[in-house]
Amino acid sequence: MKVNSALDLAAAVRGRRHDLGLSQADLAERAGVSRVWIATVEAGKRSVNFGLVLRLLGALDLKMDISSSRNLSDVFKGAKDAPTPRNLSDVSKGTPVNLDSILEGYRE
Amino acid sequence: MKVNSALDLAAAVRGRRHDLGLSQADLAERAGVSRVWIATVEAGKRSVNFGLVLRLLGALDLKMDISSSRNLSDVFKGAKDAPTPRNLSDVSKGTPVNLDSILEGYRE
DNA sequence: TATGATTGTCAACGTACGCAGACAAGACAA
DNA sequence: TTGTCTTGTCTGCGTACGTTGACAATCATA
Repeated sequence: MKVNSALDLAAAVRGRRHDLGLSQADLAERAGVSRVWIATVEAGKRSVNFGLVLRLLGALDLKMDISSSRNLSDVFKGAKDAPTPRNLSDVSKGTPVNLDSILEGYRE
Repeated sequence: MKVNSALDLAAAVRGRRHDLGLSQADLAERAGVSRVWIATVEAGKRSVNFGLVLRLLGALDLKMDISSSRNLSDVFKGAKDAPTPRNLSDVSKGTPVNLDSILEGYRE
């Protein structure tokens, strides 16, 4: 999930926390932060501590990636003039992809 | 690039800034922050403002993603017992991949 | 040499972050 | 109903963040 704003972070955190069946208090203890701070993050406050966000993501088994903001179209180098596919059904079988670009997102 | 710590953020920022040929002062003006703060981020300080980090990444044409911290091995569902490939040369041609999992990282 | 650009670092200052503790509202089950 | 759990929000408080302005060290170039 792309994070353009603090609201995106909020959605990712709350969604993942619900998936794990955790309360704000549970997550706060896991991550070593206060429950109020969790509520603050989930409310979309922008000026929160970046280091604490990393700890929070770790407690949620989420990872943060930073990469060049290129388009998905870079991955499908074979279909030059085709519109950027957004759904799997838009991609025909056998379409060549740039595997290097894909692997980059998975490196430790 | 996976961001596990503030030092990873520092490396991503400095590397990208150098690629763009920008000075700290240039980048500070672009992102609307102080030059001292840029230097602080590039020094790997953890407790920096998350919202300002997002603005900084925007000024560097970088994007932040948050996703489940799954292994690369999930992508290669066809090679069950094979070790998780780390280099493109480790992946044999024709290996089936989980395209849904790949596309997820590119959604807006 | 001199000059300019870049970067690390410091001091001072206003602001607000994150904390503990508390309270109320809502949901749900016994 | 009562009790428990969850969440949003408020207080006060100590701390440190981010800013401006400045200085020195380094490097490259004229």
